[in-house]
Amino acid sequence: MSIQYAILGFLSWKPLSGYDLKKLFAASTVMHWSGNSNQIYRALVELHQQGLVTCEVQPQQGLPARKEYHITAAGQAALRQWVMSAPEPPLLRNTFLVQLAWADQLTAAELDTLLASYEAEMDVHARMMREQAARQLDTPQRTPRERYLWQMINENWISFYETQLAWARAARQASIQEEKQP
Amino acid sequence: MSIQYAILGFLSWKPLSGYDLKKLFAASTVMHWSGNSNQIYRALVELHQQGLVTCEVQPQQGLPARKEYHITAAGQAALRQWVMSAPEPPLLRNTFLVQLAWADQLTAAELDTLLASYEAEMDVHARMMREQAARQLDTPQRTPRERYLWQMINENWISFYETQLAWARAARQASIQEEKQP
DNA sequence: GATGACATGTAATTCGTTACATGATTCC
DNA sequence: GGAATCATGTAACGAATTACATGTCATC
Repeated sequence: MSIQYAILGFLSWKPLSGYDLKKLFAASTVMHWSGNSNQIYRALVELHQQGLVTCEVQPQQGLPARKEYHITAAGQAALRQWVMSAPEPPLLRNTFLVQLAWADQLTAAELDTLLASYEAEMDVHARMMREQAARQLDTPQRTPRERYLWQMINENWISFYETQLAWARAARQASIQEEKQP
Repeated sequence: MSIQYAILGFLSWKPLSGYDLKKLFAASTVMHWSGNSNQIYRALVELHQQGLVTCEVQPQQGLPARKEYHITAAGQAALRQWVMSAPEPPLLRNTFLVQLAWADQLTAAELDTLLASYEAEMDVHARMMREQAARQLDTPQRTPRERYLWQMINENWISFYETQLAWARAARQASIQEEKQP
């Protein structure tokens, strides 16, 4: 559902083709979609049917026609409506926690290795996010308000990975303490 | 895939029926599955085919036969193997952040309402998690190690919601500051 | 008489992913 | 010659959810 609104959002910046959108999704780490053509092209057809976008076909020699989608007034209204709608809770699934749930059968060393590799992974992700935020790769600069909003989004992701990282470190420490007092 | 291992994990405690597992999944907030019969019964068939569980049918008068699944030695080995395997990164999708990405068109008041309702939601979740952890509803008490592991799992969830909560508060504050200096 | 627990399962639907198919042009 | 970019799309598959189907027994 919400990928349609994400597309409308991008189109509210400027007219784009399916191919453009695909690249935008693939590039942005914060939009969690993979940028696969299946979803995007189908979503565009649906948005067109609902009258939320119009399609401008630009024939090209040799290449398939470029279909440039423009957001309509109805589309802008629908986007605004959705943006204002009550937020749904974030959905988090961490298979690693399921692994941990039955890690009692591991040795202390094995458990520490496991936690260490999670820690390392979270560290990598946290760094990546911090770098990307610093470069502001996908931060539009239209208004100061918008810049601030995208910074907040980046910070949300950073804080997520940093929290995981801190948790992993604490878990390792606690695990060592546990071991000493059986 | 990993729901099979979660099932094996529960069965490593004691033999259970599909119905039992369904209730366990539905009750535990930390296992993110909804506890729907489709997945569970299919997973049990597959585990049985793989020889990781055995099935003991207990006929009952009036009621459909209760199929009690027992973990096998192969099942225990497979579980251990999986628990030790390299953790995959947690998967987080937060539609609210997508909403925020195009919240520039909202008034300051509307934006604050939006952030406030996210804040409230995260607060509720954080409280729920903290309560559940305090009551240790789904914390098995077999060994001190296992108790500690499940505490860590609970703390992971709590820290997630608390981080989101803190982020929402900071975002609201920053939003107010932004407004004063345009 | 209705609801809910017990207990099994199937069907339909949604969402998302990877891989495939086609075909020209440009760069190394 | 091979890879990457441009540009459209389809097919196959997997994971997960809700809703449906069936039937008994106990409780309110």
